[in-house]
Amino acid sequence: MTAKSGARAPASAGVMSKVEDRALVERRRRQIVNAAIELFGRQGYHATTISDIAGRAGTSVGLIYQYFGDKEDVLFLAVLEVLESYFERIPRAAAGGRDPLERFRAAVHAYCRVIDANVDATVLAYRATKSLRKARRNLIKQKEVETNALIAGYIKECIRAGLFEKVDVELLTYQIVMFAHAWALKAWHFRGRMSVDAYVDRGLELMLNQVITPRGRKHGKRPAGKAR
Amino acid sequence: MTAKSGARAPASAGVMSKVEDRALVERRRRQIVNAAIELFGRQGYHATTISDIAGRAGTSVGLIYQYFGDKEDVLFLAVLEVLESYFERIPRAAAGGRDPLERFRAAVHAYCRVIDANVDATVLAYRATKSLRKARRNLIKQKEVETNALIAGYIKECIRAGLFEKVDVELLTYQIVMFAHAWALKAWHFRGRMSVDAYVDRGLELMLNQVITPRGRKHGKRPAGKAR
Amino acid sequence: MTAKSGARAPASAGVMSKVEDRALVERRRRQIVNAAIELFGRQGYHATTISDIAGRAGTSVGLIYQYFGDKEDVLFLAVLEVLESYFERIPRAAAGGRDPLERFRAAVHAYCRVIDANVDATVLAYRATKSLRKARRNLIKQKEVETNALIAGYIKECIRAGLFEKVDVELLTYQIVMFAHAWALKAWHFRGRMSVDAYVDRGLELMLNQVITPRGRKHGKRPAGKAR
Amino acid sequence: MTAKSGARAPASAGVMSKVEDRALVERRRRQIVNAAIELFGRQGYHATTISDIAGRAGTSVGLIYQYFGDKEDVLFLAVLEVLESYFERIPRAAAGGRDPLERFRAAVHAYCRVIDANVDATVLAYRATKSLRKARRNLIKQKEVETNALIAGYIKECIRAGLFEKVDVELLTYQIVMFAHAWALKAWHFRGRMSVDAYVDRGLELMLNQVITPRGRKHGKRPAGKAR
DNA sequence: TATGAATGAGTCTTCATTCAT
DNA sequence: GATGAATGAAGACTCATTCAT
Repeated sequence: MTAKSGARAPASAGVMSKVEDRALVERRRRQIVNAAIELFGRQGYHATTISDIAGRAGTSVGLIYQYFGDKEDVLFLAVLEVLESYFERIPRAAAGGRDPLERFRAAVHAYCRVIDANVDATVLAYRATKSLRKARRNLIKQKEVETNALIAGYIKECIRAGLFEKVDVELLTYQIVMFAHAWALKAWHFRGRMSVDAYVDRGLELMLNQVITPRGRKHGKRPAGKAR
Repeated sequence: MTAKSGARAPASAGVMSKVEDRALVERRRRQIVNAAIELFGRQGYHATTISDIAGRAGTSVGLIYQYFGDKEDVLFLAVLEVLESYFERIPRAAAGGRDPLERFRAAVHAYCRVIDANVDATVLAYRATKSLRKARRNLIKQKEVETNALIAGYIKECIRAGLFEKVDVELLTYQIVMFAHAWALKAWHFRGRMSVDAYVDRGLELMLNQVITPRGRKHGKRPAGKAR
Repeated sequence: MTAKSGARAPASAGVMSKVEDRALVERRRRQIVNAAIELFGRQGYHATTISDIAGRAGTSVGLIYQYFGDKEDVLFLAVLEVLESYFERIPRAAAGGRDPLERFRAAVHAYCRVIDANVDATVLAYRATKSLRKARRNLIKQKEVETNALIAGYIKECIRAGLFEKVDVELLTYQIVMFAHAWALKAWHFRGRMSVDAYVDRGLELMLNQVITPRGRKHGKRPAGKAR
Repeated sequence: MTAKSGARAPASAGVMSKVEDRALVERRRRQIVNAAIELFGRQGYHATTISDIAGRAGTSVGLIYQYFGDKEDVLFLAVLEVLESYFERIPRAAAGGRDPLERFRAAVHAYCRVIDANVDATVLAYRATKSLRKARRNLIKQKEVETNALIAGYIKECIRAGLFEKVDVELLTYQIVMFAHAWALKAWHFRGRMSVDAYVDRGLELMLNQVITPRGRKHGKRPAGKAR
C-alpha cells in the first residue's frame, strides 16, 4: 500500500504535479481523468491521444503535463479511480442489509450495478493494465484484492451465521467477482437480453444452489480429473 | 458460422495474400501467427512492432506483408487461431468420458488446461479485440459463441441424464467459461497457489454443490434485490 | 473560379491545418511551399522527401503535418502558388501599355519573364499534376484556364482595335501559352542561346507575321490534310 | 549518337541484358516496353511498379531483370521507343507529298496524328525524363533534336521553293513541335472539342498567315519589349 | 531461361512531450 | 498557471532488386 492502509490512497500515488495548490491539483486531475476514462474506455488506451483528452476535458495539451508526468500517469489514475469507485460504493450499498445474507446479496447487486454504469471503464481495467509499469500494475492488483476482500467478508459473515455452508471462500469470492465483471466483459451478450438485477438474481440462484443431483454425486465420487 | 458448418473456418477469413501457393501460405501464416501470438500476448498488440514479429518468426518485415494485408490482419488471425484451438481441443478431450458427467468434467478440465498452456494468448483475446474492425470483432464473438455452445451441450446432456438439476443453462455456461478464463485473467493470483487441476476440482466442487444452507434459504425467500 | 471572383483564391483550397492562427498558417505555409517548389522543381515530386522539405524550409518534419494533411497537399499548394503567381504578375506588367498591342506584347514578355524566373516551378506544373487527385487536378486546370483568359483578353482587344486580323483566338491563345511554357520546357535548348526578351521578340515577329508567301497560298488551296 | 547516325539506334543503347539470344532479347524487350509505356503513360513512372509491368506484359518480375538492369532502364527504352516511333512515322507520311508545302502539311498532320494515337506516351516523355540519369536524358534530347530536324527540313524546303518567307526556322520549328505536343499536353482542353485534323488545319491557318494588320505593324515599330 | 518468394532500405505519418509566450 | 506551436523519434508499409529452384 502506498499510504496509510485500507484507507483511500491519496489518489495521486506517486504521480507528480508541477502545480502546488492541492485543491487545484485535485480539481484538474479529476477533470482530466474523467475525460480519459471515457475516451480510454471507448477507444482504448493507445487509440486515445493526449490531444483527444485535452479536447474532451476542455483544456490544453500543455495543461495535462502540468498535472501528470506522462500519458501512463493518466491511465494509472484513471484505472485507480475506477477501482476505487467500486471499493467505495459496494460497502455503502451493503450497509442497508439487516442480516448477513441480505448484505451479501445487496453487495453483489451493488457491484454489478456499478459495473453496469461503467462498462467501458471496467473493460478498460482489463485491457489497459498491461500498459502500466509493473509497480503500478501491482498497485492496481492491490486495489482489486481489497475489493475482493470486501466480498469475501460478506461471504464469511454468512458462513459464520450458518447461512452458507463451509464453502471454499477464496473461489467463491472469485466466482462472484468474475460474475460481476462478466456483465461488462460479455456485455455484448447480456445487455439487451436482461436487466442487471435479473442477471444478478439468476446468477445468485445458480451459484448458491445445488446443481448436481444426488444421483450425479455418486458418479462424481470417482476422480474424473484424469481425463486427457 | 463463417463457412460450412461446425467445420474449421478456412483460417484465412478474408485476409488477402500476395502469394498463391496454398500450402506455403498456410505454413508461413502459421509461422508468423505463432510469433505474433506470443508477442502480442506478452507485450500487447500496440507495443509489438511488425519488426518484432518478423524477428521472432525468423523472417523479414516484407515477408509478413506478402501474407497479410496489414498488422490488424495478423492480430485477427492470431485471435482466431487461439479461439479455434479451444474449439478443437475441448471436444477431443471430452470424447473420452463414459457418461455425461464425466464428459462434462473432462471438458472443463480440458478447457482450463488449454488456457493454462496459453495464458498470454487468452488474455490477448480479451485485450486486443477492440483493435479489430467491427466485422471481425463479430466474427470473433461468433467463435466464442461456438465454444460456449460446446459447454452448454455437455451441461444439457447432464440434465437430460438426470445428473444435473434443471438449472439455468445459459448462466451456468457463462459461469464455466468465466471460471476457465479467470485462470488466465487472474493468473497472477492463482498460479503458484495451486495446479490447474486442483483449481478445476475446487471450482467444480463449489459450482455444482449447495452453497446456501437450508436455514439460509428461508431468509432468501424475501426478495432482497431491492437493496440500494 | 474557386472563390470570390478575380480575387486571389484563399490559397488554402481545402487543405486542412491543425493550427488556428490565420496569419501563422499563412506564413508557415509560404515558408514550406517555397521550399517545396524549389525541391519538387529540381528533383521531382517523388524524389523529394518530406524530410528534404523540412530541412530546406528550416523546420521539423512534424511541423509540416500541422499545416498540411499530407505530402500531396504540399504539392497541391505548391502548384497552385506557381499558377497564381502567373495570374497576378501578367496583368500587372501589361498594365503599363498605352494601347492594346503594347499591352499584348508586354503581357507576353511578362509571362515569359515570370517563367524564366521559375523554370523549375513551371516544369513542375507539367510533371507533377498527375500525382494529384482528380478534383485538385481540375482546380489546377481551372487556374490555367483563368490565365489563358487573360491572354485571350489582350488578343481580343487587339482585334477590336483593328490591330489584329480576326484570327482564331482560342488557338492563338494556346500558341502564346505554349510559346511561353516552351521557354521552360525546352530550356535546355533555348537558355544560353538567347535572352528571354530576344526569345519573345523573335517569337512575336514569327507569330504575328506572314509565313507563307503569296505563291505558297495558291498551293494551299488544295486540301492537303488527307495525306497519310 | 550512340550508334551509326540518323539510323535507328539499336534500341538497346547501353542497356545490359543477361540473355544472349539477340532475337529473344528484342522480342522480350518489346513486350515489356509496350506494357511499360502504357502503364507509365497512364499512372506515371513512380506509381507503376515492376510487378505491374510484369503483370501487364504477361511475364514474371524476375524476367524483367533478365532483360533490363533496373527500372530506369525500362523507362529509358520506353521513352526512346516513343520518340523513335515519331521519327519513323513522320517522314513516311510526308513522303507522299508532291511539293514542299504539301510535304510540310502532311508531316505536321502525321506528327499530330501519331501523338493523338499515343497521348499518354507523349506526356510520359515530358513527365518522366527527370527520372533518367543525365547521360540518358541527353540521349533523349538528341532524339528530339533529330525529330525537330525533320520538321526544320520541311520548312527549309518550303523557303527554298519560295513558298515560305525567309522566317526564323529555329523558332518556327519549335512552334510546330509545341503545337503538336500541345495536342497531348492540353488534351483535356482540345479532345472532344475538335478532331486532330481540324486542330491541325486551324493551327496551320493561324501559324502561316498574317495575324497583325498593316495598321498594327506601324505601332509595332516601336520597341515594345521594355515594358515592366 | 523463367519464376515468384524473400529481403530490407527508405518513406510517410503520428503523437507524446517540451517550451516560449 | 495556461496555451498550443514545435519537435523528432518511432513505426507501418512499399517496392525495387535478388536468388534459389
